[in-house]
Amino acid sequence: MQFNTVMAVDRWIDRLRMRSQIGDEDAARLRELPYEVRMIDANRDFVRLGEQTTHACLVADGLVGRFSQTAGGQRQIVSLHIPGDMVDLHSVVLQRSSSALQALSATTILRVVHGAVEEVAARSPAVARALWRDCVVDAMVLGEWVQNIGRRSARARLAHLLCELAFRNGAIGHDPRNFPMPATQMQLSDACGLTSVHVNRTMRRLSLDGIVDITARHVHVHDWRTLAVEGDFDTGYLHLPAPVVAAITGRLTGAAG
Amino acid sequence: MQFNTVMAVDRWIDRLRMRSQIGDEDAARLRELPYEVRMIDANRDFVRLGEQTTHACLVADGLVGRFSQTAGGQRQIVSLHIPGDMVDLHSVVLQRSSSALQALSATTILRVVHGAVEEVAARSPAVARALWRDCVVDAMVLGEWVQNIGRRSARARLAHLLCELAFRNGAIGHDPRNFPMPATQMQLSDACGLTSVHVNRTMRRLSLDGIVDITARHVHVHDWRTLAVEGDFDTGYLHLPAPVVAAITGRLTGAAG
DNA sequence: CGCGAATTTGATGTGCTTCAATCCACGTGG
DNA sequence: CCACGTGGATTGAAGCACATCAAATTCGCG
Repeated sequence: MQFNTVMAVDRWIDRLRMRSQIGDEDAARLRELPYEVRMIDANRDFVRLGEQTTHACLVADGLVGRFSQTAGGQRQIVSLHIPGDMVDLHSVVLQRSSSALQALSATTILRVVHGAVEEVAARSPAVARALWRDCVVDAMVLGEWVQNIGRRSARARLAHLLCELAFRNGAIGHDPRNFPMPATQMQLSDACGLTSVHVNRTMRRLSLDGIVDITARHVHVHDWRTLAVEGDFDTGYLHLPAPVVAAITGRLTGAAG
Repeated sequence: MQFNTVMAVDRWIDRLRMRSQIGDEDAARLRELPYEVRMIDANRDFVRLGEQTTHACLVADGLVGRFSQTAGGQRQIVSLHIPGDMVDLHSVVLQRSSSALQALSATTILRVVHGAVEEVAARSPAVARALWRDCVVDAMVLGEWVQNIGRRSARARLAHLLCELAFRNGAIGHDPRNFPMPATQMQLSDACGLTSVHVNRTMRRLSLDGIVDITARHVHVHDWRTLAVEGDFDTGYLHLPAPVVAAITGRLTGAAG
């Protein structure tokens, strides 16, 4: 258990270092950031809308959704976060959140006090810049979601989302052809701006067409090339380093069709 | 002309200072940032997808859209920028853009070299933090757009967008009941994930219902309260200071229904 | 074994798209 | 000052992707 949480911190730092130059000393300081472990049941909202936050949340295990709600109570998931993601890094610099957080499966969170992060950032311009940059990458992902929801069919939306998750999971060491996806179809529909019924029918068709399926809370990519084409997917917006992209693409297109 | 561009820089700094504490000296340094004026015709794309950028763009006049395109060529405008906005502040920290920029009307842009901005940020942690924070606010707006496009009807989407623009224009000193909106219905449709035909019909109905209309390239808000309700609008995500919100709301609900 | 949650399926409705004209405002040249 | 061209707004008709409602089935778990 303790091992697991340390691993999450390392994953987070590894990903920061993929995108920004961070010296070993700075990395060590980040690794020593104090945190508080918190286990959260599936389907629990653990940060409410408009709440004043004092901690940032690093996902150690499980899946977290950031969402907001219309007056009519309809949910829209605005971003999805896998282990190694700092869900609300932005809250370090903007405490009042304009969205809420929900655990989509049983999840363990590492809560880091804003002040501690700020302190490391204040000491090192390189760290400050790295954190700023990661916030910007999160924004790029959001932009891609706007495009996905605004201009793609249900089938393409789901395909695109699964492509994104394949790469993000690949970047933290999972098999991009077979990675955890504990969200329900209802939650997927909230992420794609669809209804759960339509997600069901569409996923079913993707599965029958031999492209992807989700079984046993895992995504299984059967035909990467088709999936990427149907999802109109390009890795650029994730801003992963070229060698990482190449390695993951290799695993996705490699042995066994 | 020169007056106009200086005013744009001031508007930008004013907005930064609305959200963050910036000392007078730091503000002066920002005001002295060197730039290059560039006039762009309506409908010109002036930053292409994936381009390596060396400058950030501050809008002095006109309207700019950040967008991306599907393989099929469908556009999705991901953010809209009015005078005083630094369209791609994020590019300071992430040079390779994963979206393109388009002038939606005749526009004048102030191009500021990344290095100059970075230098000011490096000298002052307060400035660095302010810029980071503004990037985060941009991301919050993006999140609201995801929600808007994913979960609201065409009528609500347009109403919400116009509410947002009323506040953003109000914050730079325009009359929030009557502000410039030079975009075509086609461009509005690209921003809302709709077709231009449907935007037309929907705007027409909003106008007939006496809520808002767009004439002579200006938005005219006739019934703010209804507009805000229909658009399911809450100012929170814009992260404007309470007194500014109050002042704009006052002008919107004040004299003449 | 039995309960509740999630998935799956069917039938029906509709908001938005698509395609195709037509209309209108505005700028431009004769 | 009018003819003309062009981009945008407007309107109509028809179709479809997705929503809605409702029920049945399967899965996971105590």
